[in-house]
Amino acid sequence: MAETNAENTGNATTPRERYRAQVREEIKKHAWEQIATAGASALSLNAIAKQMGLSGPALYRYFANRDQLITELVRDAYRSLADAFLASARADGDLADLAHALRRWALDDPQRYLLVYGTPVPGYQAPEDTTGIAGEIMAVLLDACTAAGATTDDERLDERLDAHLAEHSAWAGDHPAPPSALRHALTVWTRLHGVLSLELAGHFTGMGFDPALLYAAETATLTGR
Amino acid sequence: MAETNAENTGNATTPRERYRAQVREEIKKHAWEQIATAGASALSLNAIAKQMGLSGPALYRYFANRDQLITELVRDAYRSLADAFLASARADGDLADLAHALRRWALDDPQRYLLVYGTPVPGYQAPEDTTGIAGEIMAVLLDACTAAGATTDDERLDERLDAHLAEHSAWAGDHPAPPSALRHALTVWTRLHGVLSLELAGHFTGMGFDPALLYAAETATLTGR
DNA sequence: TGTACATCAGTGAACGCGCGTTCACTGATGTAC
DNA sequence: TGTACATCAGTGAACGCGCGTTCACTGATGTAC
Repeated sequence: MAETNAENTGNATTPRERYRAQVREEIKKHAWEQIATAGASALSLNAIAKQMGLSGPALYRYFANRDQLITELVRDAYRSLADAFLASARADGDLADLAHALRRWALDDPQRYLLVYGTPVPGYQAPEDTTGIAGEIMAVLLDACTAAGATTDDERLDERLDAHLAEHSAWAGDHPAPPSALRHALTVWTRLHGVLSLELAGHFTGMGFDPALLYAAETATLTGR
Repeated sequence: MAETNAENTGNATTPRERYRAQVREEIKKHAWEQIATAGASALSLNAIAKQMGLSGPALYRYFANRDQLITELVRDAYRSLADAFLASARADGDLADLAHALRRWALDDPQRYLLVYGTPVPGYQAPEDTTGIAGEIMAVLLDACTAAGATTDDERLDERLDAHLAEHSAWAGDHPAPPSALRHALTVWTRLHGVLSLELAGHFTGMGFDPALLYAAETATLTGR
């Protein structure tokens, strides 16, 4: 839809535009490496520039400031997850496939997952830019939950929550999902996040068991296998 | 058990010791306020000193360095949660009571919860000091799960995970819990954390529904009401 | 094909800031005779 | 009860660092006639 950003990263035609897009990508690549090493709050424009053999101010040709770079990273992360979900859906994947796609995506780059779903970066305010993409992700999840239908154990539970969600479903957009699917989607999200976030944050290290089995067990509960 | 720290915060006898303990507490109080405002990674000794009307170096009379202060905050946080759990257990609370105690403790000071269970503070390495307290927390949870017995729906599920946990239960210490209780405890932990962490990180804001109901629903599933 | 001009990537110096941490010190508080 | 000494809380200056960001500039690249 609308290009919120001033830059045209895609559709580069002239050599200069192609070059710009290329450098922008390289900056982001180094930014991700830095985030992977020390977390998002440690992201530093000067450090990126040094890594690229540039002077600090050079980056201001490509990003207005640090916040805008982070914003773009967040957007890219959301986009990447949405694409993974859409790919799974397009391949006729069910809810269990989505769960596996999520785990693969998370383990593929833990800091990317944490940037989106972890503790917010201090001093950085996320834009609403991402709500659209978050909506795409939710839509795929809601589709899968609707398709899964009443197959799960928990289905009988909590008419109270279902009633509440029936009246507070703005977040689902105009998706034609029954309240039970809304609840199901939220449950999938929070349960899988529960395992993933603790695993990625390292809270299972030293406990000795395999988080993958715990994740699989949760997936099984949520999908009826 | 052993006093790892060089300081005796409790059992202060002489006026000087009492004064020291008092100032240490005040430093921690301001540290928590700062963490509540900007997150743990923004914690600054100089800023705390300024807030207290002291010069920066003065704090080095009370804490060897920034890391040691954070370590003590983490330990206090663990201690506080363990106490809340033990209090619930001593009052004959069941698993559902534990769940509510956890939520109360988390909402009481979100950053305290996130300091313990959230994304690790960049550049800070947690000591093993806390594993003992974490063990206390686990023990209470395992007690409750053992007492809850085979009342939950999920009980029949995943003999595979149970078998795995039966062989990887080092984290449970010498607690005499059956494998199903081990799995139950982990499930309680990850599911409640899933809802809480997303709520505290603000990922539900703007979605319109009440996280408390979602939390209650998860609690209900886990405890059989 | 060649020249004149505009565009724009990147530099280096600079600003102001805050950080953790050290050091030599002052001055008050407590202790010993 | 009074004096001599040791302890220790807190200060101010300083070190070195890295940060985001601005500004005036150089030099290369692209464009127009």
